[in-house]
Amino acid sequence: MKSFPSDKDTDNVIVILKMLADKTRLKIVYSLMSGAKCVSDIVMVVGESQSAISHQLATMKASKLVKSERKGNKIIYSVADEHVNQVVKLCLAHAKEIE
Amino acid sequence: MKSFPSDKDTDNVIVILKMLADKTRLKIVYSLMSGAKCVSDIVMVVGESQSAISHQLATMKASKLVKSERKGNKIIYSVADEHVNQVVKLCLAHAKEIE
DNA sequence: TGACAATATGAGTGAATATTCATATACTAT
DNA sequence: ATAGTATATGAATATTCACTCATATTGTCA
Repeated sequence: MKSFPSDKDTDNVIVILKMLADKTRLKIVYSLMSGAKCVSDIVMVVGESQSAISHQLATMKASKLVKSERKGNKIIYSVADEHVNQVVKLCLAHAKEIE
Repeated sequence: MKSFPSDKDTDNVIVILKMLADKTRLKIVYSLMSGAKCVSDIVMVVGESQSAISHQLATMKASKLVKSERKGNKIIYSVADEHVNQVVKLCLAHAKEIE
């Protein structure tokens, strides 16, 4: 890296990393990597309270990690950017390397 | 993602993400991406106190993000795993995408 | 319209953690 | 040995933030 990224880019990098660096949010991303899901399904898979999941989805949406779409009674969430999946996969590779 | 990663892998993923999700530590990684550096050089480039940098280097080393090697009077730090660089680069790509 | 289901949200609390300040340790050179 | 330079570290403080609890909102269906 010859020159430092701009402050703005650095701040955005930190946003995505902070979002992924939490067990609840990371599990939410896990659950969405196999396809879009409504909130109650995410709640079931992740195993946290509805309120906790909803709060986290709100912050993740504000940070553009996920996007949502209403479908009748339910709100369907999905990963907003393929980079998010790639970051998670890379980190998993790292995780296995440091055994 | 068909099945969730193990708790152990998940915890390790969170470790690396947490380490990178901080401005001081991210700048330390930036500074090391162009090559190994001693602490005082990192201090200069990053622009935080010697104590703050040293504390962070200690946690980063404990988390295996960086490694160190004594060279006479100085301690030379370097990135411990190419995955770390790749994660940073991917996140930068994401950062530019969400503009 | 009323009851129910799905989701969101505000306030409050407790836990995690980044920095500072002061000081300790380790090495070099005279 | 002593002075000076480089790095590490313990304690204390301040801030961030994830969760809970209670409640609000929005939509469905009878």
